[in-house]
Amino acid sequence: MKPTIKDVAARAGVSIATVSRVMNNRDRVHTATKEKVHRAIEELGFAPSTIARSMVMNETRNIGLLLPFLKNEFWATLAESIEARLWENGYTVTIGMADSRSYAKMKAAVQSMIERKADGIILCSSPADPRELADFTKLVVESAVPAVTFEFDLPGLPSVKSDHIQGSSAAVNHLIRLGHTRIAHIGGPLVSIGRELGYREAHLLQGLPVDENLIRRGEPFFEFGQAAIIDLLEQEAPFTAVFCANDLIALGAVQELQRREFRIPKDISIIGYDNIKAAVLIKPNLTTIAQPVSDMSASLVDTLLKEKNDKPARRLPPKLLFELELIVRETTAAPLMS
Amino acid sequence: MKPTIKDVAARAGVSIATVSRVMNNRDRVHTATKEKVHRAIEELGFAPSTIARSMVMNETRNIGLLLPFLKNEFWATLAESIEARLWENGYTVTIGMADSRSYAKMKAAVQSMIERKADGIILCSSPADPRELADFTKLVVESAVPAVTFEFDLPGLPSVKSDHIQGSSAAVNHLIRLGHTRIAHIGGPLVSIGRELGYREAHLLQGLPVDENLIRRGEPFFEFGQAAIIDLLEQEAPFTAVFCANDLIALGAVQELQRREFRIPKDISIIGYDNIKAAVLIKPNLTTIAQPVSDMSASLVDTLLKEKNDKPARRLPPKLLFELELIVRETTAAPLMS
DNA sequence: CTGAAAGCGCTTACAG
DNA sequence: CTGAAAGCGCTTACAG
Repeated sequence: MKPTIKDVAARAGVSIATVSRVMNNRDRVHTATKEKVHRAIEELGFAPSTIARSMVMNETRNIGLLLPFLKNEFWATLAESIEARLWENGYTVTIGMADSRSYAKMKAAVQSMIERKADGIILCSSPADPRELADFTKLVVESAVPAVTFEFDLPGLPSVKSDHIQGSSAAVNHLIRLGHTRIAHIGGPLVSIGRELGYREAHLLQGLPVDENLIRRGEPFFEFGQAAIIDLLEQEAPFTAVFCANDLIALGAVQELQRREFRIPKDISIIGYDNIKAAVLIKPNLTTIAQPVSDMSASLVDTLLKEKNDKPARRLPPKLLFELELIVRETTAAPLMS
Repeated sequence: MKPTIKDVAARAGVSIATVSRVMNNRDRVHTATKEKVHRAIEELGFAPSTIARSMVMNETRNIGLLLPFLKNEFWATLAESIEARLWENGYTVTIGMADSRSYAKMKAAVQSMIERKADGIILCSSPADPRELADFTKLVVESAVPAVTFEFDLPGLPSVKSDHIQGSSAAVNHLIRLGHTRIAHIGGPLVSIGRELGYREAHLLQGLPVDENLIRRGEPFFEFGQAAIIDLLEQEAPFTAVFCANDLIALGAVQELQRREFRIPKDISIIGYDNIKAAVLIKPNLTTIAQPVSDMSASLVDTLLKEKNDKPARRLPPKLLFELELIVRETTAAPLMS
């Protein structure tokens, strides 16, 4: 049987209250007593039950982290830095995985975090369906557990987001400044519509018309990048640059273009989005947009902990928007004949 | 205040024992009573405290997962499938991150899992230093928490491992069968020494001498792949193929070779290890060795849960070895003049 | 400085 | 079928 505080008390010849005091460094305790207790703890290999403590303290020092998935560099990196920062603050993290298509799991995962009395929840995934979203909102709001959302909003909760319109706009502006006027866009699913909006904004602000024939939307994967670029190539409308909604799409487009002997960036410029590692594993290195992952994860954690402590204040929840950075590498250049 | 079982009992006009019974579907309860209770739960939005239950049941239904890191496709994928399988079995997972160089964190993370009364621990990371390893072993063994190790061993614990010697041997055999006789090896850190052993085994079994000048060891990263291949190229000893300890190294080597106008696989064949996504994002697609990630994660979970339930049996702990698969793609071919 | 006791929110014999 | 009570392993006023 694992030893409990009682065993330690018995062995040290003191009360459990005293053992508790020396463990937590609370109140004044005679040095001699302290030592007796420490010795007893040592000898028994005693580890206090966090769970018993949580019960009376009404605090678990554990945070729930809901993610769409992990086998994607962006989320893995985010999760890793969230864990690190939370750990520094004395918190542990339990993960729950569910993307927007598996609401049953998502709900169960969050419910589990609530029942396990997480001190807070970081939500990086949300249901797509409006009814599910309403149900989800009700669940987390009524639970009254401090929470922060990432990349989406829930009424009453603080959120941390990338300014995708600014980022995409910066990407397209870069192309326009290089002299491109016919810029295609291979977009992702609807959740990433902000990137298309940025693409449009840049055109609008520069007085450049948007050719709807140059826009594609699909899955955020390599294969779609290949398919979409083929599709674009096969139609009449010419273009000299492509702004892709993520790096995998961009990589797919690059590979397909190279297979067809297009020279990048000479014939066609490409910009991706996310700055995944593979962006510098291909030749030419991919120009892309980077999200400030560590700033964002730090902000998620800090916001959550503040939320937890200032709860009674109940100000309007903060909505943090992070700027994205254009990383110019080798896949962008001026168009051939401009 | 969040409602407790008492509030539900009061509202339903029954005892807390009865509420507990209907929540857990234990014993026979009058349908009418049951309904009253359900209604009260519903109206109050009551969520039982898993933590209070854990305390009395002496079971948390939570598993600790220690990982070296997450921002690496292999570990992220493994973590994701472990979470999924554990969830299916009614368990939640708490992660702890620490690689072999940060023993303080590793120890603290595992200690935290023990104190939080995890029902089991999956260890995917271990200290490199022998003294630390002894200390670590003591910690987990004395805690008596069911545990499984991945890719390393701890006395008395079951383990799940890849048969790296077999996998590496398969890779090198493939090259030998193609006709290569001068095969270089760019290895990783000492923990992955099994790959070098497999490289040697294949040579030995095929009666091919190993030229020590053709072996390099270093960090398992892209940059080392570049550096090592340059180093190999600059010395006298010729070679027509390279077996790399992981895909990142292989990608670095490929990129550097291509920059120097070597044709792959015509001039030089390359084999990687891990089968990361980027392996098919480059041209030519990388021939590599794949670990059966989902089989292994399933095995980790199943072994752990069995360990947890059969504890008293105390048979010799199982050591599971998984076979690796050679995935032949485009970076390997017969040498030019053989 | 230290101990006895209450209490955190549940589950489960034990009676009835 | 249902309730009163003990107990899980801690923390923390309250006395002394």
